[in-house]
Amino acid sequence: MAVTDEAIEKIKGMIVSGALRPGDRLPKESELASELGLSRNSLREAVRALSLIRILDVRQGDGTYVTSLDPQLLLEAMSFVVDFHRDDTVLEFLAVRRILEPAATAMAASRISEQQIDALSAQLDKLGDSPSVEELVACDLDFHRGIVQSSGNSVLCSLLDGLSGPTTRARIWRGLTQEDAVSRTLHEHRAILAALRDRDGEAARSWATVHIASVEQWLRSTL
Amino acid sequence: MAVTDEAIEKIKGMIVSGALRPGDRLPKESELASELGLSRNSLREAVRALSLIRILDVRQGDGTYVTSLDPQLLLEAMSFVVDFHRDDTVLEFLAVRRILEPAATAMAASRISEQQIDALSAQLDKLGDSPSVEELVACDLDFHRGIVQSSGNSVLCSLLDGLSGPTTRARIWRGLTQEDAVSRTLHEHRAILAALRDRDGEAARSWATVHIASVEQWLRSTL
DNA sequence: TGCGCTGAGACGTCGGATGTCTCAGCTCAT
DNA sequence: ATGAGCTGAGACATCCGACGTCTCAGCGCA
Repeated sequence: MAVTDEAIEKIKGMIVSGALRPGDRLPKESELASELGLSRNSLREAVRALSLIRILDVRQGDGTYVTSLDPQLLLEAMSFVVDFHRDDTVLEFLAVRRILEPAATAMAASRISEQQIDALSAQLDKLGDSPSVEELVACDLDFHRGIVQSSGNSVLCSLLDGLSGPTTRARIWRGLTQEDAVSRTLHEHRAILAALRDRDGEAARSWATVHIASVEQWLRSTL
Repeated sequence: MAVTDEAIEKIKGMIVSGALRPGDRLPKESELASELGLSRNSLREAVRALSLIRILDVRQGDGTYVTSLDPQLLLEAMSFVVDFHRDDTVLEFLAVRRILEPAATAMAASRISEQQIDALSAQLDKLGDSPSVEELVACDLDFHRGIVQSSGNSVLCSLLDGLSGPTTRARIWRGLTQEDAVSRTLHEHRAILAALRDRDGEAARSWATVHIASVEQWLRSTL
């Protein structure tokens, strides 16, 4: 195994074993390099790799730190990975979302606060009659994220956030310019909110399923 | 933005745009470095980072290639990330698995072949009366993976594989030494197989839910 | 007391040298 | 003619040392 890979494993080991805790600062590059028995260049490759997946946080002029290791932060790296997938696997990602999102929405029904529902509702109202694609994407993302956050499961939340990555979603919306599709989507969003307001988990689950399925159906007919 | 980060983005862009396709070979390090306008050392950091998440495959003495970009391969990187999570988030991961696995099992009910069911059944029989922890973990992993693969959704499969990463699962089994827990788990496995053999998706879903929930319950009482 | 400067410390980037590995193509004995 | 084995070119692996840039704490001045 290459020295860089060894270094990655060793640093991982230090974190998993608890020798390094979230927020801790690593020894400076030159010291850590000699501790692990490799050159600074090779160590930097290891640190850079761990930094890409949000395990380490490198601050120039300051030092290198272990991140908070929050699920939210770590799974954020997943959206980077999702971006690489080609169109032919988008449907599979959507199928997974179709499983997770209704469940998350149902969970949110018993936990979401009135204020949050009001806020989400207000945001929908704010969207004009002919919003731009960028506005639609941002609104859609916020809407679903807002609800899923109320599921109380941060892993679930991050996972869905990654699955519905900006690229994928933008790609979907880009072709979704038909007027009726937009209005239907907004209508479904309102229906989900209404179910949440009624604390009706099953209705919320069903509307979420319908919502995702309609996108899925449209996408399947287009591809 | 650092030159290395720029390089990561540029390479990502080349792949996402289709300029580089799966299996393609990248220009040699020195050439690519000058193309992107940075030193070979810095480029190597970018390549190493993309290699960690299985976007690139570096072969010493040969060259650097774009991987197949299969969902299976890319989400494999997730298990690396999952390993970093501490015990307090294991329950959240399990909750997500509780959503996905029953759905995947139900999907498998209509697609799994008789041979696969027989193979899984034989594997359960092969497990003796007092298997070691290693055997239990391996068997449990194989069992669930075998079923989920039959769901026909490779993203779902990889996701579950990552969620039930070796570390997490081993950690759970390690404390699960009570005799009755082991026998109950095996009983549940057989029940799932029976439901699959009957092509009864709803029964399979329910047994899978019960199965995960029992682990969840045990874990909750222990933590 | 507070602003701004300044220097030490740490990461960022670079170029070059050398080691190691892979693969293709050649040599040569069969 | 064919196959094993050798060999050299090419490409990644690793290291060293130097210099640039950034951050932060501490000092000095208004």
